[in-house]
Amino acid sequence: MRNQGRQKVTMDDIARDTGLSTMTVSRALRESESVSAATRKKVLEATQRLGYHVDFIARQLRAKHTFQLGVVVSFRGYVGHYYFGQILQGMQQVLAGTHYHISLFDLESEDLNDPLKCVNLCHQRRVGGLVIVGPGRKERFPKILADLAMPLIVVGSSLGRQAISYVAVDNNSGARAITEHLLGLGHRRIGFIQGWREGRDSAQRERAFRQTLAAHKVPVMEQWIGPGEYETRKAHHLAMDWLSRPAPPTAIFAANDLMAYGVIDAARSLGLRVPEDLSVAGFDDLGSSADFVPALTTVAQPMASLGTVAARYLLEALQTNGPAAVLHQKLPTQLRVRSSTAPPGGSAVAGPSKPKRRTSKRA
Amino acid sequence: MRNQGRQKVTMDDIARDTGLSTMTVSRALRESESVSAATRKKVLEATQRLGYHVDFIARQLRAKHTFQLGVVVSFRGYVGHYYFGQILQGMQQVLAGTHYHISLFDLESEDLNDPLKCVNLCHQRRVGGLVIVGPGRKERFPKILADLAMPLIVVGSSLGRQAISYVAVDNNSGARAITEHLLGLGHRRIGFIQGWREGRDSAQRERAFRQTLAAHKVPVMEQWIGPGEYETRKAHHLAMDWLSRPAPPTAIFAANDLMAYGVIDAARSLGLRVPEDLSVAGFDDLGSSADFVPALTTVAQPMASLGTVAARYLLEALQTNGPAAVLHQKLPTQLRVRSSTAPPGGSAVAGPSKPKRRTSKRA
DNA sequence: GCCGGATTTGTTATCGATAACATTCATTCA
DNA sequence: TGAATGAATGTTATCGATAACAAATCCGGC
Repeated sequence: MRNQGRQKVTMDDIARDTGLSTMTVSRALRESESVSAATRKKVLEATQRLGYHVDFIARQLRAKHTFQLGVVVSFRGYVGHYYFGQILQGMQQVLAGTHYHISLFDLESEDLNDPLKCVNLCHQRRVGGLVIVGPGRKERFPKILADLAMPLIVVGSSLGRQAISYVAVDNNSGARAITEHLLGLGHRRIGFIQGWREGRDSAQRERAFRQTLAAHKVPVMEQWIGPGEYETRKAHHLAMDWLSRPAPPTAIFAANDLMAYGVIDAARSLGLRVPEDLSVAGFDDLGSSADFVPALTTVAQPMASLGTVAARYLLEALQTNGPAAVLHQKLPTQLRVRSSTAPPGGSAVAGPSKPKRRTSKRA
Repeated sequence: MRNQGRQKVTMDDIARDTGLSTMTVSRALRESESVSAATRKKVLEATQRLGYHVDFIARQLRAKHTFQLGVVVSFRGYVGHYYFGQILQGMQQVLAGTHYHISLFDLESEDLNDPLKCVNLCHQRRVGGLVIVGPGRKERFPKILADLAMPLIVVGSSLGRQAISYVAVDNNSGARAITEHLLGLGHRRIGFIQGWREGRDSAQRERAFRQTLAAHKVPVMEQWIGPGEYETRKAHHLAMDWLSRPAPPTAIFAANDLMAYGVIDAARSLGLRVPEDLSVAGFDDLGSSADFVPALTTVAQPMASLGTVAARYLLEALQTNGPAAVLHQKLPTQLRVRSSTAPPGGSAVAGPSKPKRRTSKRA
């Protein structure tokens, strides 16, 4: 029978009911403590009967161990982003079965200019560890984080040689894979559309693109490298320009999928066929990219894995007593070859695009 | 100067430093309490200097007021879903500026078959209020929630006439709008692809579809109503069947966008043009739908608004002392007419599809 | 039958803050 | 002038659990 909801049942009630001391009850309710089997059974029975549940707040105050992990969102609006959800889900998967929970801290909710405040908040709430997602452009964090007394990991952004752990996506290998794929198909006239100037990701992809071309002795066409800001429309505009001039590129690599959509649309509206007349590749593998027509060749970022790695790291660090080892990890990407790329020169290879295994729960 | 991180600074330290009592310090730090201006100033100064921050855990234990809202995710994997992120973001917007934070509870992490456990967890952590997202198919929740001693609101699913608050999307008006749009274009042979059988959403959309046809004296073609389970591939398969028979429908309304993508792809692979030969409409307005080629006519669900309404409701309920008023709210959808729909009979009206204002932060 | 170590249980202090009640002191009005 | 009023501050108990230490019990072996 459940507690009828009015009056709170405490350990003292269980103690009184069973004739034991509060301490013994406390011990019986924790796995690791030693009480006789009979006592534990008696306590658990009373617990059920009276509808008792441990009060985490009280427990935490005394035990100094909270079962919360703080997730700090440092991008404005990133909470609603597809990627963030994936990261969160990855974390949840690891946390399932443990007693840990996620507490969200959005820099947008706090003073946006003062990440220090946010970190303090985590302290106040005594989260056991911290995941910082995408610490943004300005490198204000490291100094603050450096002497924080809790395990911490940065997700999605490598902080260089700092003594701070991070797990990020390997932009380098992903962009190289795409570029090599295009080169392998026979393309030599390849354009690149950049993302945000301020972020590192786009720059890393561009560098890998350039290096791969160089490694294959293919000249980099500077006139076909331009800014798209990760926006469909800007990429569309840029592609319209490139493709309407004489001797246009035969392939375009966009720094994200949304921009690739824009390029494809531009090609279509100029009467070009994709992939026969123009190959287009993206970066991200958005949920919709497999279902796009034509299905987009792109690079999948292991977003959920970022979450699982981060969560595992924190759990492990929390179990260790001493300071946790610093983790610097870059996760590999996966090339997804679909039907938006083909050899140049109209000799299409890909058949009619087929929907892939993309599915979604809930409408 | 910040606390160097080793030893925790408590109120007693501030009291000792200022020569006041701990209680006075406590009062000085809370806006609503009465202390002299001089005292407050002195306390705040010491607070800064010593690097003190209120310990929320301790405060909560005594004050019995936690600044946390629990968000319960009742769908497996819904944490990573686009919609969930939108809801979360909507909540965050409201919570910005308040002291409230979000704590995530994933039914997947707990015993999936026992939502009771999850609710208990919220109790244990003493969240101030609860948002339950998508309580799933089985109506196990209401009984448990009925005599919960905290404000609570269900998001995304109407619980009928229960005394439990909810905010949901008005599937009815959305589906009617789409149907009327298609009818208005002149379509009379319209198919409908269903989503999950178990959920209410798809059934509501289907009912509105049927009722709208009836209201316009257009016969419902039962052979063009079939199951798609919200999956691109299944819808693709179904559409292939319908479209390859003689006298196929001239328009198809899919219960979500992903299925609409599948239908469009099926049409293409049969050599049909969209929208000239077949009009296709979806439901959801996924981020990618505006950028899809052709841009998808669909219905936008105000997901973020679900979050803001829910958060506002809880905040208000927490300020009221008595029991909160029950809120039953259905939010209107918005019809987004794009280029995947046109009058039947090959007389295309839509021009070349243009990329829309869709943009995305971060790649 | 008695001793020493292991096991189980009990007692007291404490985590860090706030509620409830008590006290001080200045101000005001009959 | 003295009592009443009220603002500012102090004292003590407490929220609900656990750590640290203390006491009681059990057990086999000589």
